[in-house]
Amino acid sequence: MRNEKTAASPAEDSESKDSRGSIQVIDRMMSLLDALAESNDPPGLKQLALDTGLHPSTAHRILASLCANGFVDRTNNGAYRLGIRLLELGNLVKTRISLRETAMPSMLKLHATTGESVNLGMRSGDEIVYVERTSSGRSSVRIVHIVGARAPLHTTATGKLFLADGNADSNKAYAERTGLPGSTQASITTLKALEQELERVRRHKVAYDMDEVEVGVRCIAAGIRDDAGALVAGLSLSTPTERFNPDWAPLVLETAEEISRALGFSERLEKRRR
Amino acid sequence: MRNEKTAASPAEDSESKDSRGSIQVIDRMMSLLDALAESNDPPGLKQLALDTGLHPSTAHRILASLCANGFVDRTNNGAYRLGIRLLELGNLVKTRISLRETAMPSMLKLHATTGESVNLGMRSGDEIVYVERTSSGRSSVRIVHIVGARAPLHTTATGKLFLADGNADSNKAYAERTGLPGSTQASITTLKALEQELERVRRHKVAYDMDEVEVGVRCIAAGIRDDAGALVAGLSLSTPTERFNPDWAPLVLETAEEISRALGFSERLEKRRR
DNA sequence: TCGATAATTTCATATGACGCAATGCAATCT
DNA sequence: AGATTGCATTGCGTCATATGAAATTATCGA
Repeated sequence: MRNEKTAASPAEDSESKDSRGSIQVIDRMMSLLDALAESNDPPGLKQLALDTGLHPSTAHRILASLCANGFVDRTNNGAYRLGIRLLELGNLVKTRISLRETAMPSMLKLHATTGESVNLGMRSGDEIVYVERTSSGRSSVRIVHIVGARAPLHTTATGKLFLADGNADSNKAYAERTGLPGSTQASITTLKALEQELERVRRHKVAYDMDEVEVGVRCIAAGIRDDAGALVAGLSLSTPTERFNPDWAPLVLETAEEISRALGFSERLEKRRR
Repeated sequence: MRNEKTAASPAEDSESKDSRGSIQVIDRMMSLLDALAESNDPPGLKQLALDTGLHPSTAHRILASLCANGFVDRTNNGAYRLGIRLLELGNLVKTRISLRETAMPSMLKLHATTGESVNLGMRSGDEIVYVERTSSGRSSVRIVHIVGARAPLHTTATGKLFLADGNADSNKAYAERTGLPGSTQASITTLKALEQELERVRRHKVAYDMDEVEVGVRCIAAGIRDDAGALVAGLSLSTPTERFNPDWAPLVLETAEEISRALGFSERLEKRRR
């Protein structure tokens, strides 16, 4: 139920914006852009005014300003939609986004709460390359993963994320290409077992390495996606086996998602991409 | 005639925005975003206020609003830069951009002024595929290019654009792969001649087909680039040889650039991409 | 430690954004 | 066709609100 303007009580029920310090016009503009972002087909002025709770006159004037600046387009029907200036500025933002720098703050946070080593790995051919790592001086345990180190996809937690992102064909090809070499007793070395494992990964959105790379080291990893929705890296928490704690999985996942968002990944957009 | 003091036109100097109808706050916001977009490294408040001519206090409040909405980020130094919300919205815009639909208005305009057939071609492997065409009923001449038709790269104007976009190696490979078959006397059939021609294309940003596909038909083509700067299509004007007029080349180029801009291509960003 | 510069907050004020209402403008119905 | 409805647009008086100067606080160099 959409309420008409009822004496314009300052604190409206819907979407209470914290008007403290923020400029009203800009907040209103933002709500219009939000409404445009959410609607799947170009809405008219009336619809937008309804969605945002703004007076049609106000909405019209703000939209006119946005149109004049290319933030909003009008279809030949007169309906409104987001304009290309946004694409332009968005691409500008993209050029300055660096995965490592973006990920670092979140990685440090995760490291601080867990006390364990946190790694950032990217796929390079049939291997994972570790490109960043939070090291704490007090960590007494030797960690296998150092920056620049490489490891196979099918034995590492991060690597499994990338395999899980592929399809059965590409994984079969990977298996044939590499022969699925194992480095410990726990390593997965058959295609069948690998596919089962990957299905688990897809379901939980989290991958594990249970002493599969090196005995005594376990990992929990979650995927990081960029603004285009592509899997660009894996965030992994690696611990000595005796301190391994599966309860950290949600935290790892959450942190990975936080980094994804910082890279411009958007759940909302992802759904629309299909 | 509102201003009486005609001694020295006071408000004409810097970037006269047409404040008619546009909301001031939004215009100021836009000038801040513009300033952010142009500066290569994150400026502070003072610098931004200077660049935009805004009062520091005003700039600060607007920027605070933009930060609250993710349009602007602050570095750990406190400097300002464009925020990821712009990436998000930009990607949203991207999903709705269709090359054909975007190109049509400009193509029709070009067709209207020239009276000649206008084609939109994309590369598909080693061929050009024509995906759109403006047809005028009164056009009495048979045009070879119909929608869906295919033609080799090295004989068509649009195809040359794509080849010119590649490097010597890829072109050599193309030549070896295809053997550079010719369809008329005018067709280029040697790698050396092709490279010379491509160099001309690179210089002029316009490619020609002088009876090279079919005797009696000539084309002028210019490239269309998307927001990522990639060459995605070629716009070509095709005429019977007797009506061929090289003076149309600038118009074709201009139209192609217009379409590129509509796709989100930005000269400014392009320079920064290096 | 103290200056100096920049960032932020405060506050009275007039600017300019607001909402109402009247006018266009088109499409649908009778 | 004329009437009617629904939406977009435009003037205009009013007052909320964004503004700019100044004061306060943070930040940085020496």
